[in-house]
Amino acid sequence: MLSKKTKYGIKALVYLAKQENRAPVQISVISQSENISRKFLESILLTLRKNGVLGSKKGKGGGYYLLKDPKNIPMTDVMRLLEGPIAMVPCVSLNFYEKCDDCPDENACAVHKIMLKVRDNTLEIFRNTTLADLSN
Amino acid sequence: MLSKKTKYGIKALVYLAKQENRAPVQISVISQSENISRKFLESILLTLRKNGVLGSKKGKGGGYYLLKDPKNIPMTDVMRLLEGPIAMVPCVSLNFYEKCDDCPDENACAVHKIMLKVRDNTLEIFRNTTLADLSN
DNA sequence: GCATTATCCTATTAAATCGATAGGGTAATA
DNA sequence: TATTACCCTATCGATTTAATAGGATAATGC
Repeated sequence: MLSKKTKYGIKALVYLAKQENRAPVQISVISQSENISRKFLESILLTLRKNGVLGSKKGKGGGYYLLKDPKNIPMTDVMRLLEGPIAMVPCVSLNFYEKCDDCPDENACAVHKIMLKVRDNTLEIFRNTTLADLSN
Repeated sequence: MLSKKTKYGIKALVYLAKQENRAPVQISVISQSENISRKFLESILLTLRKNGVLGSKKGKGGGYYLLKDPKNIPMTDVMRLLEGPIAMVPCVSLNFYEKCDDCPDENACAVHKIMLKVRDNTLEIFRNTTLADLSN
């Protein structure tokens, strides 16, 4: 299940991508427009800023803005930042790999086999979908 | 993230599918072989039995066994029984649909758009993968 | 300069879910 | 008729999630 954190993050990013200019947008503007808890959204945007997706400006006329062209922001980046692993099981995760306690042999594991397929497929979609694609 | 419930359930089903005959297998045998908590596995197999995937036999020589040919058990069935919705967001779920509180218009929602793609793709994989495929 | 604005940061919390455990009841078999 | 093994309910600790609170800090415009 997708967390609200990720869901809200994507919505906020799309909102920013739809802005004509790159002028900063206040948290409260996005939060009201997208029906997101202001404080919760605040922490999400902070994460995105700390990881180089967003820039911010303090004081009057401040807010958040995209640092890159939406075309250059693949969903893989967003998902990994906010949601964490894309794979459904740690043992098939590229960026968050973990061995299973129970499995003696990963290659013989049926769960591993099917979830690897799912991950490959999902990954492909997220890789080929950019923020620009979602903003149309 | 895939729950251990589903993970264990798949492993148990594969174990049963690998049996040459359809003789009942005791919970404890599967639990030991697959490194699964006996009691936890018990509740999982019970769910699978109540939903027509497994049959059971009480008393000496009893245990669980598959009711259908592994070829006729698609992973969609297993996933929906144990994990619940296949979609990452309720608003794109076929069997567990729910409207989002925040979204005024589903068709205009970016999250909806991308997650629909992911669901279609994942669903296709689960549909085309049977228990028999995982048991080889 | 100074008041205003809006981000920045830490801590807390209520609720839900997950994984596991406990303990006995019931039915079938040999 | 004793044994075996599934059946059923209840509980519990740990973790995660979503949200909230309260103030510190920095930048802007007048």
